[in-house]
Amino acid sequence: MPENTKPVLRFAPSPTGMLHIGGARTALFNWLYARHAGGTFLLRIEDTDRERSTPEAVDAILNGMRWMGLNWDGDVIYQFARAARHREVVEKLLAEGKAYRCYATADELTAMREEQKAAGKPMRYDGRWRDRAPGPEQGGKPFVVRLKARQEGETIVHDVVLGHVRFENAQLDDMVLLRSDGTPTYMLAVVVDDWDMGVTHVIRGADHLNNAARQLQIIEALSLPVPVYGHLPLINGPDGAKLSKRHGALAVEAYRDMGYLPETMRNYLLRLGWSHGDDEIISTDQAIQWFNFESIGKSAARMDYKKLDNLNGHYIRATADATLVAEVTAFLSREAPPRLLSMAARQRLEAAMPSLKERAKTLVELIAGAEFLFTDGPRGLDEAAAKLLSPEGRAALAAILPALEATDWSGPGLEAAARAFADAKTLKLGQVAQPLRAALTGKASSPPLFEMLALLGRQESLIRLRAYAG
RNA sequence: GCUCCCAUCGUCUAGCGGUUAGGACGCGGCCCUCUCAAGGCUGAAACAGGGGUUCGAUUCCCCUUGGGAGCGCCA
Repeated sequence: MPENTKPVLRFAPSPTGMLHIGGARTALFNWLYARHAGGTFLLRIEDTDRERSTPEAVDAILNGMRWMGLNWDGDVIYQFARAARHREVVEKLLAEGKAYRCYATADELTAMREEQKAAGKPMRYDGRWRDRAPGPEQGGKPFVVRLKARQEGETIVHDVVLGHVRFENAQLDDMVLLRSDGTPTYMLAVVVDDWDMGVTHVIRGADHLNNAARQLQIIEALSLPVPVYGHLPLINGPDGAKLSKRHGALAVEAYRDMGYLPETMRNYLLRLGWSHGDDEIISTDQAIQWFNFESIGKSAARMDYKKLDNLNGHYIRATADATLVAEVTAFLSREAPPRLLSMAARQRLEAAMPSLKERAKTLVELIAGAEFLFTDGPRGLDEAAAKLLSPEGRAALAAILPALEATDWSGPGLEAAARAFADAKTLKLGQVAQPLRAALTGKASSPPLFEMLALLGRQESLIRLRAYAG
């Protein structure tokens, strides 16, 4: 690869499920480096497994990428569409004697592996057709094409995150290039496509590290240039075990639905395995500027939802009020029965947003805290609010009402009246404020009470307060 | 079983031979306060174990242990 060409990176998921958190981070790192270096970021869908690939999964991946804000360059490349090209390469290898036909059946190979396992031997293809020409009995029988891999020496993966990783070629067996139905395998397709696409950097999950050695063997057989490899440590669940459905929230859409912001996810996923000194809050622009391979950590990281919450709270507070109103509106419209906010509700929401966003770690929490603004009329009480509106609480509520009614119903006016009332009765402000809050919002905590009273207005507030006064 | 990777507070991490081992989340305390937050101050909390190398190891090497990945006509 010439030094002066712009790097070409790619994200190459297989469309067999949602875009999960690990894939999202792989995509992010590729995207970040491409943008950092002024290179190209391509998206290739690895759909050579016709059994498991689905159009729904393709949509889910594309949507997940868009939500994450990871824009790719050019058209999406579908690997299966390139099968003819892959076959062509295999023909070439066959003609050059670098690959061979293997007539071993699936059952035969299973039996071979079981024997190897029972004998405590490494499980690999034993090369039974490597140097054997098909006889007349093989005529018309199905076969796969395997790479005639070099068996002596070693293959070294020069990895930008893990360093030089050596594999004894004797440990690697002859992998299948072309299946018996004539379709290419992943191992072959990746190498050919990366070459055809001009990919210079292969950054992917560490689960592919072993594959890198095998792909290098194919690259060697084809005399292709070797891309820069980088294998990212995997992300584990909070318990340190492999991230699985059991941990929930695998798909990026699940994070969206839990009320996390895309910028939160970018920042969080970036810091999971990459660092820049003591910096924690890193904007996407900053990340593009700073991103490098050298600062990628080598060890697997765990998901920490507490930290994710904290970061999301930061980004929510940093988001403009009007933008948050739009986010909330969009979020509500995605709910099971979609919810629409009235114009009045939206206005209230925006007016209260400076206080609301200070109190929410997710959009879900933000919405929960804003419910009392969405509809008019007396509130249903949650457990804590009901406790506050005990008979004594209700009596206190009734007692203070006249003092409030006598005000101009402004925030400061209401607060002054409440303080004067509390002083006169030698009560703490909290003792009168809490029952008011409970009746006004249905909850024991809310944005500042007097601001909310003013925001809801005299008429609406009094309807709510009177419902519990007495 | 075989191959490969990894190892600093509970978690994410800084450190790239000499530091009072730093930051962040979380946790405890204090302040602020109408609630809940946010914010400020503050406290507890880590170099897995054993050998080397070195004047000196968290840092370099080896072993052990512990995690993880891979070993398909899946990707």
